[in-house]
Amino acid sequence: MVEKSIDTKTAILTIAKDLMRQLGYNAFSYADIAQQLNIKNAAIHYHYPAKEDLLLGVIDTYIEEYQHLGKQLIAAPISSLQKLSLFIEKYSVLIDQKSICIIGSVASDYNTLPKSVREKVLKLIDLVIDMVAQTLAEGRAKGELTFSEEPKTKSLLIMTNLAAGVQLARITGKKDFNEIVKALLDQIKK
Amino acid sequence: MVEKSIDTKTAILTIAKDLMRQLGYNAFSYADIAQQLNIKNAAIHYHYPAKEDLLLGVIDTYIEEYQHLGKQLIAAPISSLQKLSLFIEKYSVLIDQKSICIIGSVASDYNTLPKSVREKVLKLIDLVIDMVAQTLAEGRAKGELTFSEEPKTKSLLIMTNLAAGVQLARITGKKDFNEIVKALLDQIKK
DNA sequence: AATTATACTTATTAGTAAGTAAGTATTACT
DNA sequence: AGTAATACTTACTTACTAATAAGTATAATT
Repeated sequence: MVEKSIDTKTAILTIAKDLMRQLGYNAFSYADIAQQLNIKNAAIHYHYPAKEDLLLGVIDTYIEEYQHLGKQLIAAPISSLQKLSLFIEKYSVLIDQKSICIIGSVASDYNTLPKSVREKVLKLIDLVIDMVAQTLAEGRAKGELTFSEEPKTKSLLIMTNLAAGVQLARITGKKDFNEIVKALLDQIKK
Repeated sequence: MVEKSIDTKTAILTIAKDLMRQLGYNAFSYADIAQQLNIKNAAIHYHYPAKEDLLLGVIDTYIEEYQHLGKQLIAAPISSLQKLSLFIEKYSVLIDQKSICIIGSVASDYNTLPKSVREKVLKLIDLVIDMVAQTLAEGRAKGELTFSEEPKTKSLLIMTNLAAGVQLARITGKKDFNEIVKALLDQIKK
């Protein structure tokens, strides 16, 4: 059953991704995944020997996803504001899933994570911050966006608004997140 | 030994506060606290029967702290910008302790927390957001600060910058946090 | 002086965590 | 046809986890 095993491996990763964002690294277990897939704990260990490997796999999918998105955005025939809105929408969706973003999840558990994971997370964060910074720089160059800070600084400001925004929304509701998004779009629009 | 027991109870709370911000709710154990205080696990259960009670105690100290700070700020003969800087400094200090803010910590673990804690956290968040919003409104009224958003919205923007800023700093270093703080002070200064 | 409350320790329990070793069925390779 | 690799399951271990019950020493109360 070679084919089924490949499905299982990606299915494990998909569920691990959700659990990471919903519960965090220390709050989900192999049993949670096994239950959802109707397999045994040990089957997960076959594909991902240690929990560390599982988390590395999860981070890898995000790195690939954002590398892909970055390339798509460069070529896309849409305004910089639309590109940014696309990115923001990714965060908005999380709230309905009672999830936070993977970076926030990893940051909260950071002191309990193995070194290998920490290094890979750094790579992911740089990737995302640079992608937003580039979109901002491009938008300002084209006269579509306006802001006084350096693109990377503005990227940090927006990223922290979004990351903590979804965390806050978990507790106080989506209204606060929507307010944040509206305000930051108003800031750079024009 | 009545006196010593009171010390123990507050000492437990102090260590629990640190562990919450450093590791999160699910990553620290009664054993971690017992070890640091040279007492037994069961001694902690004597003062805080369940982990839920311990977390409720931690949140309570923050509610008291911020209620106290709020009253102090109203009477303080300093500028609104200085009041805000005082608040920001509280976040800056966390980074050197490899900690994140309690709200971010609780938000990340939110889906695993008992209902009683969730309700108390909501109270804490409202308290902090309102405090910052009031300081902002007062500052603008006095002509010390400038911003175009509603005070509460601007409070949300600044709070999310700070909360996610310390989380980011944990991974990428304090430089990013300092950049965020500089940028948001530049925005409202004047 | 006797009783009771406080603040613990010792000892234990039931449950859950990650991880492993060995066995099994299926598929691919030679 | 025989061997080896793949993808598991079964069964188990070790190491915690929060939580509890029962015992003990000290201090406060009556």
